[in-house]
Amino acid sequence: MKEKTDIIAVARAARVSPSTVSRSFNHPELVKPATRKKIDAAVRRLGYIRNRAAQTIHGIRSGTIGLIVPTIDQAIFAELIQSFSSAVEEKGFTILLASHGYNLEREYALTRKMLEHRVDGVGLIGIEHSPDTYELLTQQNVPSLLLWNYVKEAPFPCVGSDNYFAGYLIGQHIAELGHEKIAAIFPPQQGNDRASLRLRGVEDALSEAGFEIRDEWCLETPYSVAASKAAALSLISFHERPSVIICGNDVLAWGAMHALSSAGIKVPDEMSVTGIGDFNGSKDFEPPLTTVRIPARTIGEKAAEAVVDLIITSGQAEVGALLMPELILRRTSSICHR
Amino acid sequence: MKEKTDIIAVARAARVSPSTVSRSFNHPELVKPATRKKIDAAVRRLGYIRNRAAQTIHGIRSGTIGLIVPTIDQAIFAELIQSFSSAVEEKGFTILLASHGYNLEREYALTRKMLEHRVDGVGLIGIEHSPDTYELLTQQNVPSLLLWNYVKEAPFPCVGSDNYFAGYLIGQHIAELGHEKIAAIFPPQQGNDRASLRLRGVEDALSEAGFEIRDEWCLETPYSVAASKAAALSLISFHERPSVIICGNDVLAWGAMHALSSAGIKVPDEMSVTGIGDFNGSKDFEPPLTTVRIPARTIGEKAAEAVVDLIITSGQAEVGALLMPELILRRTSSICHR
DNA sequence: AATAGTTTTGCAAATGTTTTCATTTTATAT
DNA sequence: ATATAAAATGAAAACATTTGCAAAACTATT
Repeated sequence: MKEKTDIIAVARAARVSPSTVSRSFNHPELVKPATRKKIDAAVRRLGYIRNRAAQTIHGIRSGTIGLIVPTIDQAIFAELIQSFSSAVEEKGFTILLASHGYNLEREYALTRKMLEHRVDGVGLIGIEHSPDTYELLTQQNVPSLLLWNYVKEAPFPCVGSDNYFAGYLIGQHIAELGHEKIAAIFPPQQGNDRASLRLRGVEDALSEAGFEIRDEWCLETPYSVAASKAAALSLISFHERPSVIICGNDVLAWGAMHALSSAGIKVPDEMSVTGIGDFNGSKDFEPPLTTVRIPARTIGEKAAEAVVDLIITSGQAEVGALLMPELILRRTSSICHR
Repeated sequence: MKEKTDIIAVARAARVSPSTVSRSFNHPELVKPATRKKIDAAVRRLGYIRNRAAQTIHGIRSGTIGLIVPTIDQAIFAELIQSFSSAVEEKGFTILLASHGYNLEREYALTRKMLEHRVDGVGLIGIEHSPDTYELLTQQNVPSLLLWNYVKEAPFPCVGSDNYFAGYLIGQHIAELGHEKIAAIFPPQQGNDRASLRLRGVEDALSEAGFEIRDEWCLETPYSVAASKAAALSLISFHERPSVIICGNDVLAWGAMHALSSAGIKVPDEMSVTGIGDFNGSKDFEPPLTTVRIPARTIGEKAAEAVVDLIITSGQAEVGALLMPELILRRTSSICHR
């Protein structure tokens, strides 16, 4: 029968006490090399695997970090998750991942679940969260970090970009190009501070220059190429056409570009299009997309560093980073010809 | 000071014994409603959160499933991870996620780490894994599942598609269209059974019809729009040009399309392009991409069901599913005009 | 009011580790 | 060889739970 192979079995096999086995793992320098060798051999022979659960109840760190995101399968987050998880792995942690589909109630529930698993820290996307979530995290005193959007006076340290400014950069750029007939395609704002900040940034920059997005041209669509393509198609079906479509992110911009391409409208000569994000692929789109770079990889890496710092210092470290967005001029935007 | 709030503190606060508190969580029907109420109140008052680590050492399931993927930020896996994780969450599990970057040694190390965390099951991508990994999983008797690629006689149950057949469908299609000057852009084959099976499928179908990919036109590039665009650009710089570019997946196809578009080559009139995968966005590409659908969402969901079944029945359940790939004819492929 | 049966609760042992402290072993100096 | 210091090991308590079993508290029946 499969006799369970715990640290005691290993100890027996190596003819030492369990304490020595434990020590051999955790403080190898305290055990005689010869003994260590015996133990290693026994471990190998029995196929023993340490039990982190048992360690964790001693107040030892679980080695896991909870990462809770709106969705996983959007280019935008996938890149972030990748870099965060790789960086965190290098420091010996593994991520517990969950997604809530922009539902902040679910986010709270997931946070609780993570805490049940005794994650050493948690990462949340953006700054908009249910008060319960904030309270829970504060009260349980878990190292917590807000990723993606940087806001100075947020309840927890942030590692992210300035999404308002990202939008502002685009608005400014479009205003400078002299566009007056401005359309926008943005994802739903609700439960999504990034999107709403971006839109506000665009609007503010525009209005400072005396322009504005025309109301009936400000469309809200789900995050998908298909939805955005449809939206853009409807936009160009109006008798009066916009001269630029400002998109809330690159994926939506791709959709708009495909719509224009299928309608035979030349970008940027007949119409300009802009994105936000500078996702993988935007640079190599045809024509290459004018957008604002939000450095997802860097955010993931810095965030990983930050949580780990927070964990190691049990919340004492001063962490947080603002990664500035940067206007990337490529070839989908040009001076308004009309 | 922060007096720790464990089950004993709750018991004290509710004036019952710890056993009763525990029971109230795990077998609520065994405790008197009034008592349960007292306990719930105490729990709320103290902000108590259950400790799964402590439960886990009693042989109780950890409620986690390890998912180890090559990379997270490729459209292809992001979709799978999303659907898998959502489905698994619904059944009360959370995923521990890690990526190895197509390095099977790292995959082994990650698998070990997952086992240290006492995951209830593990999911691996594809069937190509280090023998050590297979041995470890078998020996530790952990419910394991291979995702993405279905192979009949694999060491563990598979939920996935037939990647060979996916390639075969494309090969057949291209042969039927009468193309003779055939190029291919594929990701590196090593450590990636999906890619190599696809390529073999293409080649076999082609050779059955008397065609073949011309050797110097068979390019290997990293998985990215940029790389594929560059590859396609080099392809059309030859004095003799292919009449079709068969791409190992949709992302590579997008890159190729952008290359052709930038060179002013009309698809499909002057050159055909095909992908594999039918990722989000391929349908709405301009022109819409001919490809083979590999149903990532379905795979994720079925796989979730399968692991959970496996877990509940401690490996006894007969699971596994073959989701057939399907040729999706859109507008990037046409009869060879030359 | 006593009995039998049922429901609810608590005690104590068990789970797989780590860690403190004491003890044994080994090395070093005389 | 002896005394002393240093290094290595083991015994036992601790960690936060669950659970089998027995005791206690109720209910229903006579």
